Amino acid sequence: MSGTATRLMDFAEAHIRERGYTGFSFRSLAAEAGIKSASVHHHFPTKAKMAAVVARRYGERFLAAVVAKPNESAEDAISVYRSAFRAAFERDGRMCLCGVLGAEASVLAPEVTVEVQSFFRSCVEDLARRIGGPAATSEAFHVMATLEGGMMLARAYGDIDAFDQAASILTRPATC
Amino acid sequence: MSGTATRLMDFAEAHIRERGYTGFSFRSLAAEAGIKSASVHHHFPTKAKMAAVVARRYGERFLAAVVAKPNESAEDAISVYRSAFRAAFERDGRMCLCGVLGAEASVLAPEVTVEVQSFFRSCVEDLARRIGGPAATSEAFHVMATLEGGMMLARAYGDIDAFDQAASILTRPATC
DNA sequence: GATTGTCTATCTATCGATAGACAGGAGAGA
DNA sequence: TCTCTCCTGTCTATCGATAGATAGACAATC
Repeated sequence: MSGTATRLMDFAEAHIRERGYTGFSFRSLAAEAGIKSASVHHHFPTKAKMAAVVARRYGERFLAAVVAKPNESAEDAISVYRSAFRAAFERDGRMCLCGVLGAEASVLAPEVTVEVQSFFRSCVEDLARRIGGPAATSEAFHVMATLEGGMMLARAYGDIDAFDQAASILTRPATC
Repeated sequence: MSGTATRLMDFAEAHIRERGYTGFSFRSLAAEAGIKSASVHHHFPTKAKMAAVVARRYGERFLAAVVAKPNESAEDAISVYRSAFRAAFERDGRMCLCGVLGAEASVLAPEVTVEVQSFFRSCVEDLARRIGGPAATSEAFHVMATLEGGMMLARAYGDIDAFDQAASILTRPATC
């Protein structure tokens, strides 16, 4: 993976998180990297393939960061994920890449959809394992939905407080 | 509001929920309505103004349907919203219009953003009033985030079961 | 006669993608 | 060491398609 390709992926990730799959273009990407759009095709043959590669890298990076933070309780597990998403959102005001792509699911090429589903599956699986108990999977889905939805609300409001309000309830135990 | 304008709004609502704001176009809209794209401009001067009008109508319609269903408990309140979103999703496999637009917030014209924010504000306000208690607003944010995120997950998975798993936890009381 | 709604025609801008040329460096063989 | 060849990365130029938007003509209706 050349330096240019890596930089293009960085820009693509930011663009997709900012404007969605349909709203990101090879031309704006190329302009940001200081090359021509035709040159982007040298590194990534099609827009769909590039989005798939970017989504995969995003997932691997996110999961690696999360796995590096073990938890001691089910509540800790939720905090690990909440903190990870919150930090990414706070850093640049952009929501989860796969959340954006998920909302656009029907316009995605199959190769992109595969990566998005894989990301969510990995998150739910890891979360469920950390949470444990009979309803672990449902709780994992619940946590992921709340965090993704919370980021979406924060984007719509233009205020991270919406995320915090939505996610704060997740700290409260579901059972006594 | 002429019949053609109403039909155009119906198509626009479906298109945005299916492909997002960037992915919907006057041309495809016109083709579906059997007119030319130039004629769409007669009813709605710009794409942004049309999206704003569609978002407003969507919000009014949703709120009216929800308000028509009173609740007897906080848990009922959540069920009212969950059922409303679930029914819309199940009907045509499309997620909430404002959820889609919210994820694309940074590409929206201010007039569209206003309507999207207004929708969420109205929902949170109504939900908080129904739920009651000291943490009503946070709980309302939580419910909205979970439902919107749940629809997004269901879209990504192509399976409404993701929504049901995420939202089922909402039925469990937060306190004992 | 004015309004409403649609049309044709067209503009400028952008999109993803391709073809083909060119430069520069790496490595192989003499 | 010199030369030839291949590969990488970029370029220019262009294609066909699509986008939002506008001007102006026309018919129907009020």
